[in-house]
Amino acid sequence: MLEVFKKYINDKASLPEEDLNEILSYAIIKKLRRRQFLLQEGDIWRYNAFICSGFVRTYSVDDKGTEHIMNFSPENYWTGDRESLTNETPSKFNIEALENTEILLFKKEDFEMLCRKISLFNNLVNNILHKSFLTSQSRIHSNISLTSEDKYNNFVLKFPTIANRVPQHMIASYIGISPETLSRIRSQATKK
Amino acid sequence: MLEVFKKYINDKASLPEEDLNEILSYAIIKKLRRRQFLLQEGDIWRYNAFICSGFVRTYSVDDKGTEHIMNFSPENYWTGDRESLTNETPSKFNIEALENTEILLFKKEDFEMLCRKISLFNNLVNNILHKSFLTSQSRIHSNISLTSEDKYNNFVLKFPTIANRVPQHMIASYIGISPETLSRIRSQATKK
DNA sequence: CGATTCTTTGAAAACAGTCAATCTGTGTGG
DNA sequence: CCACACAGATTGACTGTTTTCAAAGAATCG
Repeated sequence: MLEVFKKYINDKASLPEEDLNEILSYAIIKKLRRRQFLLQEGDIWRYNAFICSGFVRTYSVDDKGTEHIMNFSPENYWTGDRESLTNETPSKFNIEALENTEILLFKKEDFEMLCRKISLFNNLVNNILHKSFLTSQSRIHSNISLTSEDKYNNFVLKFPTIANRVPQHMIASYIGISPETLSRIRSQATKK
Repeated sequence: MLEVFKKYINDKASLPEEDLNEILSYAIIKKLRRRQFLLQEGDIWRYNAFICSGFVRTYSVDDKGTEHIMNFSPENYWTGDRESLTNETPSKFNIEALENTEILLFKKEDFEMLCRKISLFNNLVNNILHKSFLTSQSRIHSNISLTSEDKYNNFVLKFPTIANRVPQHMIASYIGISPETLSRIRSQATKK
């Protein structure tokens, strides 16, 4: 399980073994079974979380009870609520395991200390942030400029493995349309 | 004009005067009149750009000729196309001055060198990235979860100064609805 | 197998987009 | 200073898309 994280880091940067081990010494191992929660609405999120295996979703629930999926995080991705972490405010989101999931948690203070101490790690972390930002921008662009059908096609194109791993109504929620609409879009599309 | 930048940096970090001056020594001053472009679709974006005064918008144009506004950047904000800058690929976006605008440009290489050399500056830059990320996330959340009316109200609430500075049809474009729909939403709302 | 979750389908209503015309306000040049 | 041009906003009529609610059909899991 720690091996997954080691491999991930080694693929991204050439960190000295001892730095890697120091980082790992702060990792808290957390295992979730399907449908368990890593974070629940109203709680303050205090970690950086790396998914070693499994699959997690981040979503909010509005006052009508409708869920809105902000993110899917499979193995080798990070998850959490940056806003709650930064401002130490109650989270608006829930993070739920969609499969049995193994996670490494790093406490905020430990993580910041490691960033300050190990500058290669700091760079790596900022690179991830940079990539996440590009991903959000691209999602915003598709939100404001595409038709529902194109939003769906674009999602499948960009995240084929996720598209195969989650129920269709969750894709609908992620792209911001109702499950019925997505079902109809798909049945229309196959008629061609 | 350089004063604006100095003030901005001093508000965010306590950089030694000499570091600040070194940074400034790489700044390229650019002035745009209203309707002039900082970047045009198809060109590769090679800078980091700080707006000292004025106001700029980033938008794409789809195949129907409809514009989609990705961003508004007033004074004391950064602008550019991170994707084009990072990957050195032609930009999908246009950046146009909505008012006469004064900008400081930093070449990619210079900027990266300054980040490497001046670690406080690096931290500052990463903080800005972090904030931009939070802003995007919040925009995505409103894109996928709000009604058109609430998207508009939310925009005005979050960016009151921008809402007062741009024509209404640009707000419509930013939130992803047609100008006519926004007009109708507003007239409905005042009837209460 | 039975229970639950997921997907599909139908019909009606709400919502949003399109196109074209008109109205409003602003600023520029004669 | 006025008239005109221009950009922006509004409105109407129409069309198309999406949501909603309800019910039924498939698929999956324990």
